[in-house]
Amino acid sequence: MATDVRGSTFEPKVHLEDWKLWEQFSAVQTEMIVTKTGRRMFPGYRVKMSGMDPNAQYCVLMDISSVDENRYKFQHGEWVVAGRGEPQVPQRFYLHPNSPCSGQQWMKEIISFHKVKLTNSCGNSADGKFLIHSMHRYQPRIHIVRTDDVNTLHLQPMSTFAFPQTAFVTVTAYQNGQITKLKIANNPFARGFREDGAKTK
Amino acid sequence: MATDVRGSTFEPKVHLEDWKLWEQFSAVQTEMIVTKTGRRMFPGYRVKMSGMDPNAQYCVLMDISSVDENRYKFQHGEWVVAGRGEPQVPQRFYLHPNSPCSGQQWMKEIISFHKVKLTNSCGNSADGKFLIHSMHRYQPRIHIVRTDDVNTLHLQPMSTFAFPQTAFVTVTAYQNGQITKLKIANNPFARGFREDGAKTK
DNA sequence: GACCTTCTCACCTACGTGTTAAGC
DNA sequence: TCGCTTAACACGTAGGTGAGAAGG
Repeated sequence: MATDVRGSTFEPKVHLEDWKLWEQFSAVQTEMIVTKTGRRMFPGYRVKMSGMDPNAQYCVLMDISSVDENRYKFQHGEWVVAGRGEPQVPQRFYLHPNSPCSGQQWMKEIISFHKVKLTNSCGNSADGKFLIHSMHRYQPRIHIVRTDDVNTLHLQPMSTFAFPQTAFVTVTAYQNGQITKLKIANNPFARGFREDGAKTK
Repeated sequence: MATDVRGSTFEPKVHLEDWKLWEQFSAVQTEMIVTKTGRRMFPGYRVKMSGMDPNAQYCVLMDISSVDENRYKFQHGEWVVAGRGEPQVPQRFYLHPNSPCSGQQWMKEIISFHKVKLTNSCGNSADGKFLIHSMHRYQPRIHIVRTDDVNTLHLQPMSTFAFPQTAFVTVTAYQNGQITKLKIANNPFARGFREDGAKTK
């Protein structure tokens, strides 16, 4: 916990945006498509900050960590363990492009990671792409580092936040029809597949 | 000029991309549209770096400076001075989003400012938008600062580069028909106005 | 009227969707 | 056959063009 010059303390907190949507997906076990070229997550990962020192500099990072060491399969309408998964490799961090930036700035606006992509091809890894395995469970995480020095980030203490309702199983094609329905109903880019003429954004 | 630990010297140089295209426009006096919401420049401003210290950190900036204090008009097929222009205000710098970054990284790829926009409305100024007056001459410039500290940029020595063939007159509607033809012939977004079925990108 | 600005429009690029069929 | 992956596709969103009409 950091202390400013006057002695009062700051404890950064992270608030998940669109949590109602995330919970709708989570209730039927969220699936995320992974492709060679990279696929966005939906819902998009967006958060709000509070409790930061307005005058201090922070870096905000994201990563996607393995939930366990299992491989999964979708059988008889549910996800079950299907043997040992791929070895967990420490995931590279994605540094939010606004970093470094003052606490005041971070707290002012929604911090979006919606451009992040999931890929299953080493060759196509680039900034903003997470290399992960299909049929595995993952958990996105947010990290906050109180520093203005991007180069020594790895040496600094880090606060980590994770929201259980954002965990997901990776797939190359949707397994659960309910997930497909939720994606089509809520993702504007999938509007072409809606049966009704819903105009809701 | 900077010196590294072994005593050898580095002198960053900037190379303009698409210079042939820029010169085609320049030959008939380049015009750039300026709008309330902001309009991109075409050709896009792109450069390559060389001569940097691969291991040093640099920031790269862009600005758009007034060429003179005149207002211009297009008369009898050419641009002529039409009285005193608006007072020159020091232009805000646009910090390239990759900043700060190592010389090695900067030199590896083309550095693009194609998303920069020109606006004539104060209200709509935002990051990546330059507020400038219509019917004035301007000159884009590149600045290189050897530092990894974005916060003290203004205190550091700066190397400035400008390419005369990228100077332009601002307009709210094209004045010279030859400019319109060149824009339509070369800008992919204007392909709808090409008479032939040219597929050239 | 002459000159400049603003707005709406059709038409394009670029790319995010799930679908489907083919591949392994 | 079965399970999973890939690539081409139609159909969206999002936004960059100059044209042309309207406004000042």
